[in-house]
Amino acid sequence: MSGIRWVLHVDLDQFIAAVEVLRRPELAGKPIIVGGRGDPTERAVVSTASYEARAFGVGSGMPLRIAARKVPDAVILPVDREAYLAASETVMATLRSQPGATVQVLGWDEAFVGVETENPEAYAREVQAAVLERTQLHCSVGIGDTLVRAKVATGFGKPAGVFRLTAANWLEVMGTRPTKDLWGVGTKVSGRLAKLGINTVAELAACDPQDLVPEFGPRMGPWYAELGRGDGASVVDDTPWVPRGHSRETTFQRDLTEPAQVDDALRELTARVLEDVVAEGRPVVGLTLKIRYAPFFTKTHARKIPETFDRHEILARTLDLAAEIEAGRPIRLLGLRAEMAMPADARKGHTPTRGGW
DNA sequence: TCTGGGGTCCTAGGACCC
DNA sequence: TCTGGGGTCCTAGGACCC
Repeated sequence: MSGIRWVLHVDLDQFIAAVEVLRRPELAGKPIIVGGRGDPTERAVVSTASYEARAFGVGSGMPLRIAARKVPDAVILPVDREAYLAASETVMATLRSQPGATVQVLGWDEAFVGVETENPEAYAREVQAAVLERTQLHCSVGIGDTLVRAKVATGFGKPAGVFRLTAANWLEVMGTRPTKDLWGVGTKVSGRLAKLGINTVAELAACDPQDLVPEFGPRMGPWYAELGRGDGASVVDDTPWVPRGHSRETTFQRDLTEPAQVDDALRELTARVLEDVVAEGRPVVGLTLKIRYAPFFTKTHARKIPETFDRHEILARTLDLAAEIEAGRPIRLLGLRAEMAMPADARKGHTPTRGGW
């Protein structure tokens, strides 16, 4: 009894807001905005807004101050990572307990599930029921014959629905839509495609992959053409993910102007990054210092370093990088990323699509 | 309106080597 | 006068995702 192999993409509905409602049921149905420390007078942005808040035009990434102005009655809550992580782990455990499921986690609130079944819709409904029973959270499920089609399908299933997208209906559903609706095409790339006369998914699907190489390079060019067709990987891979690195960054409520302030901030930053690195147990092989000068100009300085766990060594290297900071310019943000040594057998990303793997 | 914090991967260009 | 060619490594920057 095998059936056909399907890719399901499971995505929790307004995940963070939903988790907040679970512990405060009286918030159900209210416009909820989660961001920063929950104080709209601070420099921070929206992490998630409930559907009720989204109706006012609030979305993630928007400055919290602006969001609060748009929705005067909003309940504004601080980000509580631990709570979301705990809820996420229960969701993922539920997915893994489904019969025949191979689970590839993409982020806190989404995962691919690979399964062989005769009836993917029925399986999807069972997944939704199981997640709801175990966590009281609703999710939407996209069904596809590739990862890309499953991922895109989910958007048509929201909220709490199921939608199937395969080679058979891909162009019918997606063909007339703008290329920006594709997973991995943003404002910049859709603009560059438009310069080549490619505006819709159907036009991208019809183009010769080699024609995109001069503009996007040898890997990204052919990848975008494949994306237009919805093609690509169809195997869900549950090999444990090995993080490439860890980073921390801080936006200062008031810009830093004194060298002593910068020095203190760098020491603090290094200590926080090292917490994660030590927990990971692999040596640091590279450092990237990110500096946002006021008002909004970002520079990065990267350096490979000899493998080390040594705190003093890493701090010294960080301070070396910081020597490249432009003196006398107010600093709004400092970030530090530590790249770690990779085991030889670590999983590679399946597609050039970035982030969340 | 004024832009978080955590990630991944690609590309261009220079350095360096044979 | 007209300045190889290929390969690898490194850094900076860009783009995108959740």
